[in-house]
Amino acid sequence: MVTLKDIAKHANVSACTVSRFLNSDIVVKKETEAKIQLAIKELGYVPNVVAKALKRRETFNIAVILPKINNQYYSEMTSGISQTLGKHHYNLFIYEVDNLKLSEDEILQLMRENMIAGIIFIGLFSDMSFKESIQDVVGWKIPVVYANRRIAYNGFPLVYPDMVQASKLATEHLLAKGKNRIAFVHKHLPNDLLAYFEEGYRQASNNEQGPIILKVDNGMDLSQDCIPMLLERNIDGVFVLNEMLAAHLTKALVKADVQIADDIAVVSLGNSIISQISSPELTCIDLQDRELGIQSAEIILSQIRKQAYEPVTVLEPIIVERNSA
Amino acid sequence: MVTLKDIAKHANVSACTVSRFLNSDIVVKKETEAKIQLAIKELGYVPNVVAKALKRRETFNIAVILPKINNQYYSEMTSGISQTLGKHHYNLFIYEVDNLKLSEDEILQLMRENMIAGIIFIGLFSDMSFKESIQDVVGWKIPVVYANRRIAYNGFPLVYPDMVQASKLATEHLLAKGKNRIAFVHKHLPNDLLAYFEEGYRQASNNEQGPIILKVDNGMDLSQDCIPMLLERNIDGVFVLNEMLAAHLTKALVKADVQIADDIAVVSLGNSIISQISSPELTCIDLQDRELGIQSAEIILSQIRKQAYEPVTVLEPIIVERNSA
DNA sequence: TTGTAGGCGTTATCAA
DNA sequence: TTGATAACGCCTACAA
Repeated sequence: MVTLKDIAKHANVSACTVSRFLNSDIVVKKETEAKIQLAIKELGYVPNVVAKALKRRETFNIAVILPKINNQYYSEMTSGISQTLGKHHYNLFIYEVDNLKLSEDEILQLMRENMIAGIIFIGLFSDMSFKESIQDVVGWKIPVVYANRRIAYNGFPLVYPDMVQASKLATEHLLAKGKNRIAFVHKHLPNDLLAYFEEGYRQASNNEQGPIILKVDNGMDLSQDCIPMLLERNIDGVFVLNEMLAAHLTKALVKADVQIADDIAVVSLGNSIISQISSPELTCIDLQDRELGIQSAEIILSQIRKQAYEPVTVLEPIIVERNSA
Repeated sequence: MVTLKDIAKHANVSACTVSRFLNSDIVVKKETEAKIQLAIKELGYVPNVVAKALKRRETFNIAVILPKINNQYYSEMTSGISQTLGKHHYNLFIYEVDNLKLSEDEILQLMRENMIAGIIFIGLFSDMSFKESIQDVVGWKIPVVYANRRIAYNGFPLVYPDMVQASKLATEHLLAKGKNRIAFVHKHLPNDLLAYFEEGYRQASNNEQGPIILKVDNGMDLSQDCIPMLLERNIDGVFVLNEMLAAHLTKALVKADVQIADDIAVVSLGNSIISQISSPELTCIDLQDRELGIQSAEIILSQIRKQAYEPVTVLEPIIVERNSA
């Protein structure tokens, strides 16, 4: 293996000079510069980032920790992160928690062992703080960003979409289409999150009473259990708080001879391939997954560089009108 | 930062002994073991993997290099890789070529700089060999696996699904459903790949004449240009060589009042969310994406450990019967 | 079973 | 503008 010292010898300079040239820290004489460049080419030198990291006590590695990567939204966010990190020559580690099944402590230890420069958590750890205690007590001030988690600010920067606005957009759209009996359909959504959606509805409708909430339980059959409920209640517009569920519900409605958009309008939450494939294609609220990743990465980089950053970044969703509403 | 030396001092042993204990290389006396464990806990010691890597001249980092991660198939494969690597305590780097836009040389250099233990290429580099020359000349014998690339074996292990078998399964299924006028529909498929599909058709049909091939060009409208062709030719079964295209084609057929399965049966290639969401749900050939990732990772690990491995691994696709055929 | 000493490849601190 | 020297934290002969 060709090392920096070999280059130094071959170019008749000190290792120190070569290092300075490589890091373009301080000015180096043109003449020596040429000698060094020649040596590097002739010997086929490749710098050793590991040795550098040991000495400098920092890596260029960022870890993304998420439940699983084979998921529309997470992989879109991750791609956004990758894009930004790539631009700044940082590397991207992926840790799938569902596969690894490591505890929070073990993950943090892993990050330390590998001298990770920053951690982006995507949609994880519902408890209030990620080992704030450990970070404080042990003095491991490793930069962290929470992406796509709506929790109260607790010292770690947060990046997430504005769910109130998402709900408001959906409701406004349905109202504009003349739909007045609106239901929100969801599946295992925590109450606090649901509250945001209800708030958005109120803001859009000026109706103190919230929307009709329909929770789809696990064993429930959409055609048998859910559609009749919608029909009985004369629902003419639904906002489905999960894209997959929206696709299934739409399918069941079509099967029940309900005219989508005309009889019942459907707006879905999330703009992935799912909404495009459904028939009819789903009008939906785009939560800006990629942008979320990009911003998360930028905040991590700001932290690493000790620059200022927003503690809480709220992304504005946009509505994408297609054929279902 | 607490180092191994600190542990040694605190436990009244030498650094060497601590190192041995940590790597559980050689037996250590129970008594000293206890002392060391205590010291580690008391001081909150975290090993430094970077220093270890420098000394041992090897990391536990595997790189996956792919066009983009926000893609059904690639993210599924990657998740399989992640699963296997996680089990063996290897870390996973992701490099998105579409974002990075690095040349082959630059990627290889990046891998060397970071002392990557192995590289898995997913669906990349159509040319015959990944810098075989460089690997040979410079002596960088870094383990490599090509996943999901059907190229001739050139010294680097290959893992890919059996496309002939995939085509055979699809054709057999269509024939069993009484479909005799079968078309293969594709979009920008290279000729060599197409040849595999034709071969599968022949094997299933005992018909020397291949299937009717319909290529969908970029500007083509399915309803206007494609469906009439199918109808004119009295096609009663199609095998669509791209899942997204299958979804769109199915949608267009439904719109044209063609009875899917009865009038024209549709089999799609690939079993992602797309086939499930389509209506009707698509009968499809599952190419075993996750398994492909798992096997690729295992082969990389075998190479690293200097164990034997299959140079070419061909995965058997399976048919998933749903409602479109 | 344990300890000593040297080095992995790089950079930081001085001094020249 | 450059060089000598000493680390960074760990592992590995070799010796005890």
